[in-house]
Amino acid sequence: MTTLVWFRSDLRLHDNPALTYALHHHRKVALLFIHDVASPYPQGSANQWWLHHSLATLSDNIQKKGGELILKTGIPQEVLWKTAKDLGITSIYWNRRYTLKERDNDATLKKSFENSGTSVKTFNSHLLFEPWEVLTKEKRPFQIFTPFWKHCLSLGKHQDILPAPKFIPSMPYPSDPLESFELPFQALWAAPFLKEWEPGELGAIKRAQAFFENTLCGYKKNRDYPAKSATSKLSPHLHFGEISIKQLWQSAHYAMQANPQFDEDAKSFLSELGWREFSHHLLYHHPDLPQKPLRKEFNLFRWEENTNHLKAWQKGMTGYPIIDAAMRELWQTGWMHNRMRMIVASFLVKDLLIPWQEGAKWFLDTLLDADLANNSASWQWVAGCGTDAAPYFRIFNPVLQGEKFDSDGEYIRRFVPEIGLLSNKYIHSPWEAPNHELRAANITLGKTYPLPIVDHKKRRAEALLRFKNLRKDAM
DNA sequence: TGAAATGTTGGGGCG
DNA sequence: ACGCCCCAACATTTC
Repeated sequence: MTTLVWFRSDLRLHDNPALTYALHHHRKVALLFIHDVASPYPQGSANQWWLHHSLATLSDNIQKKGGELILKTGIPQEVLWKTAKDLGITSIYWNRRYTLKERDNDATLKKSFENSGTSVKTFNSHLLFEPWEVLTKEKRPFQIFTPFWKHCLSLGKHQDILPAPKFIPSMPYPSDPLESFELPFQALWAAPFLKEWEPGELGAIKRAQAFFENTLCGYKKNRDYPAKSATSKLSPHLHFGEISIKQLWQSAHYAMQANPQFDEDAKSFLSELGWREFSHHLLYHHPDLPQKPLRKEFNLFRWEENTNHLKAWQKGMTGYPIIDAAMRELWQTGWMHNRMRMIVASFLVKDLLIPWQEGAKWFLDTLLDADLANNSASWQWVAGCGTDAAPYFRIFNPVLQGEKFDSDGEYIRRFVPEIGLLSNKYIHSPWEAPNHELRAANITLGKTYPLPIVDHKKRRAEALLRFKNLRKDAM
């Protein structure tokens, strides 16, 4: 009578329903993680780096409690069957995943195990609400965020958070060394990451505590300024399930109750959790969200193919300081401030007229928090082709956004040091600086820092024209 | 979770 | 004192 718990994107011991259920009902419990070499959703490089460290800490934590994490490489169903056979498994538990292919695979697995007499139970660890539970009066999925989130808030689930187990039994079984996964944990590009990030459950809990203690106060206002460290930075931890989303929901509600002064800030944070929830529900109901625009008329859009522009955007060499600072922040730290994501995305889609899928691809590869649901939904939002999306005419002006949200240029100077000596007046638009100031700042435009690769005013007009034609064609 | 274009108002300079 | 013009400053509309 041995039980198997299959870890996936729930790399934590606290509030882990599959794990807790297994330990509560069985004495012999084996814990397994499978490195899925043929995953239908291959992970980006930054994600892989994080996964390595997250697994290392999870494995340590399990050992400290007496057990061990079995690591295996292969195709999940094959590894599961073999492990189940070897260990004489009579029940398997896992926490649910929500993409179409994973659901299909899980359903097939569940059926075949059940047919062979193995009991299978699945749990929700990743979302506040199941996608099939949040529906309109007509029993249809919500299309628009605000009514979606209002509905979620009215459901107001407050279930108890499951404490981490005190003891985990040992269940010896040959495990692959973590290094055999060949995740790029020692990659040069990742060298600076450990300064900013602590992958794993403990790092996640510390980050959450620090957020509620120090950052929640003023969150609503401060979160827009990229030079401040005023966001939660919980996204990678959430992606890998190192912190419980229900825990965060509860903490935010406690903060509100404890201090009415935090009401607006906590609500603002909760609504960010709401966007995550909404994105996951969207992906559940629209499996081709990562590839295809939800608004079908966008299939006709006339995009540009310009490798040079795409590369300039990726490397932070567009000549627009706020764009370049943000893209370099992403490359150097594996993360980008939320408002900056909107600005650079708007620039790619509406100034460079490059397909949003290209941007989505780059983000999936470089973001430590890369998440198929959040990423796809957000890019569709910016491109204007989502169900609830920014209207096509909402085009960010990179200079104005810089002046508004990085008025003293602190963020730009941090990531684009070669123009750091410019005065605040020209830090957002170096091409407008008089020659003597450029000389004094050691800048030769086109040489030490690029001239703008496109003229925002012209490209804005061009984008509006194309989007307007699109509407006309669609009618 | 925009920005530009266009419209309106009101104070001050000036003949 | 009056009308006229200019143009911020703000409001509204449009993309």
